Amino acid sequence: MVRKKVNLAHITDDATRKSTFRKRKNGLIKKISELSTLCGIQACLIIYSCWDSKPFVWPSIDGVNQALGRFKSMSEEEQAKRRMDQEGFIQQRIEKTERKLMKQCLANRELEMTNVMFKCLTGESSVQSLNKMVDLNDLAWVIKKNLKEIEKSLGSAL
Amino acid sequence: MVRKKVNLAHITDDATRKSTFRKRKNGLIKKISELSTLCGIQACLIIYSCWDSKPFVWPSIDGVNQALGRFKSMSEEEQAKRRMDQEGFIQQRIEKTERKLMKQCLANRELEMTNVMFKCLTGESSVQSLNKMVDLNDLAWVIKKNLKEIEKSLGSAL
DNA sequence: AACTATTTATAAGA
DNA sequence: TTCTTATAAATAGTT
Repeated sequence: MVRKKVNLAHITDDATRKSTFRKRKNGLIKKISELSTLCGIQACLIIYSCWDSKPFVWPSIDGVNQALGRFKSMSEEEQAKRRMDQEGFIQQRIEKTERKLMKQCLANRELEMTNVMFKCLTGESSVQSLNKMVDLNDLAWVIKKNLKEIEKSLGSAL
Repeated sequence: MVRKKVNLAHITDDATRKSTFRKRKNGLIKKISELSTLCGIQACLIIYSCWDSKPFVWPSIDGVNQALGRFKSMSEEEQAKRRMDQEGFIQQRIEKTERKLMKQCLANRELEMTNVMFKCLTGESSVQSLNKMVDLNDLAWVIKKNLKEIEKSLGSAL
């Protein structure tokens, strides 16, 4: 049970630090997804740690695709207005880079998913580890995209 | 006062949605910085919204620099070990892209700060808007980097 | 991994 | 907007 207010400094004890990390990382992910749905905004979160072999990336592919789609579907006029106000080219440059960031979130997520998926197919990993990582929509999307390679990989099994 | 548990759906009322966004955004930023200091991990957060003219990016330049520096200062052996385990080149590719992401966070932040800073110098904006955006260390860093341009911009005033 | 006493976040009101 | 405060939610330390 919480016995004192937390001291905001690096936790030296390894076990405590790891435990705190797991709990707070989950809390953070919950918070960012809540913010996103409640307020209809876009956000991107990356967490690196020595305990996870891969950086954690939020949101899922679907989320990133929706976000990119929303921007592309803005009317020409809105986009132009947005581009021309205030900062001019600096604003433009920032937006361009931010979209690139989003795309890279997407690309990385795809890489991660494809990787785990193939490992499942070849028996190197359990389906459980895939389930932990993706929701069914994401999975369907990746499978569709990689159908050729999957068939090849299954080979004699078919 | 909180009277009911929050319904996890898009908030339709504009005023409520904006208010909720401001509050929860602050909470999220607090949480991510706490996670980072308590557990000594690296993280990156980007928030887009129709209420802010620029995407919000965490961490500050200093934070990103520290994070990148920490990776570079890893011993060659540790880096090699990290590269060779498990996924091989996919892991490597993800890490490479993630580092690129971090660098872009840094570049964007710098753009934003430089922009506001110059606006302050030319009187187009208040020092307050700069203060809201950066801490003093960040500011010192940008000023140092842009000393030549600042002197030119001040021109006759000197 | 589960529990729970507390701290912390925050929804609604002022 | 900012402040307040009642309540919901997160979580530190323990098992």
